[in-house]
Amino acid sequence: MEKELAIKNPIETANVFSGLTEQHFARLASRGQHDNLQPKSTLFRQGDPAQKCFLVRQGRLKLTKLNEAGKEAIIRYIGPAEMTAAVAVIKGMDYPVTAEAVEPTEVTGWDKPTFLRLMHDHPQIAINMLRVVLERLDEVQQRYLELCNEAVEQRIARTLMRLMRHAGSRTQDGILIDIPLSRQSIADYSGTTLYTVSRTLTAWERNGWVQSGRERVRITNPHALVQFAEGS
Amino acid sequence: MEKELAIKNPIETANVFSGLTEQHFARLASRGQHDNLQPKSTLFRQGDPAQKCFLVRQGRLKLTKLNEAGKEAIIRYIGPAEMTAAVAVIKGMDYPVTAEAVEPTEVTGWDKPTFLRLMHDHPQIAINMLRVVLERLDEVQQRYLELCNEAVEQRIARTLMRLMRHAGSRTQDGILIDIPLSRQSIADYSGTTLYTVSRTLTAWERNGWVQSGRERVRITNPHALVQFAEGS
DNA sequence: TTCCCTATTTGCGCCAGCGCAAAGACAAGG
DNA sequence: CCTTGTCTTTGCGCTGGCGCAAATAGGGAA
Repeated sequence: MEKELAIKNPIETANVFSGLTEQHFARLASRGQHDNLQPKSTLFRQGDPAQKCFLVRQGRLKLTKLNEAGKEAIIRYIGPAEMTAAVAVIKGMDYPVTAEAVEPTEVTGWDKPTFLRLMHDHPQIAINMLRVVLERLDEVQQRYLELCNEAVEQRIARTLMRLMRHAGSRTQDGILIDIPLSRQSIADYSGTTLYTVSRTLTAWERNGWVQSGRERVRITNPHALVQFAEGS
Repeated sequence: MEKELAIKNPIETANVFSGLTEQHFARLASRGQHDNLQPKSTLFRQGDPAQKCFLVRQGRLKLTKLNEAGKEAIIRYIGPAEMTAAVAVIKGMDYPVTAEAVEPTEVTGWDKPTFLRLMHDHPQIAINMLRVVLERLDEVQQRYLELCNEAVEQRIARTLMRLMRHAGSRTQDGILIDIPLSRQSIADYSGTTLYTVSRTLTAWERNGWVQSGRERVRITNPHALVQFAEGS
């Protein structure tokens, strides 16, 4: 199996610990607790008191949020070098989302006092976190805007592009989104239903834009998809 | 019997400069430029290079974002003690939104080098900003979730409640949302159309939940509205 | 291989909500 | 007072997309 990373994650280069030396980071990591997660296992649940915040070392977590009716929306996927739940820990609240591993995943967790101590000792961390959070805020606002103003099919196209950028690996025959990705997940991410996603992917497959199988999507014509998402 | 509705802005008590002494703040403010805005005047436009970030001293700004098709979504309203565009300034990008005054508004602006200097001299500012931004992220994510999973009328109800909390003033006959608020604005905020907003408000007026006039909304039965927004 | 479980597809009916268009209401300034 | 421009209401038709239900397909385990 080849692993080529033509598509890299921008956050990876602008992560919470950038600007710290290797030694510093090693010391920070040693203050946390490491953990390995199986696919489909849950790291923490929305509504539980936020004991720890986590850094993903390897693998991928899916962050979802439920409303009162119990319906689910995918907030984002996070990968190596990204953090989650720092929010909740700093504010001393409950976890605002549920985090579930979609592949074997390795994390490091810090509890509240430890993390606050780290931030206090290394103000650079707070500034870095600010930058990261601002990027997320931008992304969510962007998605919010799309959800307001765009048709379902456009939103599905954008979702695929987002996943492509974030978890795409280039193969001979287009760009494969390299995580187990059900129609339901795409729907949760795009704010629609699995039926509509299925119908849309089928249509795009006929156009030759994508190839999709069980929990797999490969984008064979990114350009067409981009154009579709942007214009009309 | 009547429970007191806390109509105060949480961010106002947790603002970017909390934890600094009066003298410190006075010195920071003196480094910035003050400005007075007429209603409907524009402080900055989405897409312009972000020269300065701003603190609202008095009045209220409406932050909106356009998509390629030129349709508008309201991101948020901000009031006294709140900041905007710190994002763009820190990242050295263009303004991600357009800011327009909805009432006579007084702001203080800092340019990039000055603000970076301030953050460097007072790390507390970075930490405070982090908290504020996290709150906004939460709110946007919450709204995103609502937009995904809730019916239009529920979203309108939540929008009114949000505006009520943020800009409500208690009067003899219910809580008045004390900003010029057109049906179109409510629609942009809720992710629907002015027609639907109009029809919905008319229905609620018949129920005695609200009273509305030209660019004014008064909530006469907050409890009913809350219940409607929450449950189903 | 076969069984079983889960994911996916697709036909079909239906309705919430969009948006045009036209009329009505309100505010400000002659 | 009337005029003008903007905001709001409401009738009406239409359609995007939801979601049930049932058939189909993959993939893992034994």
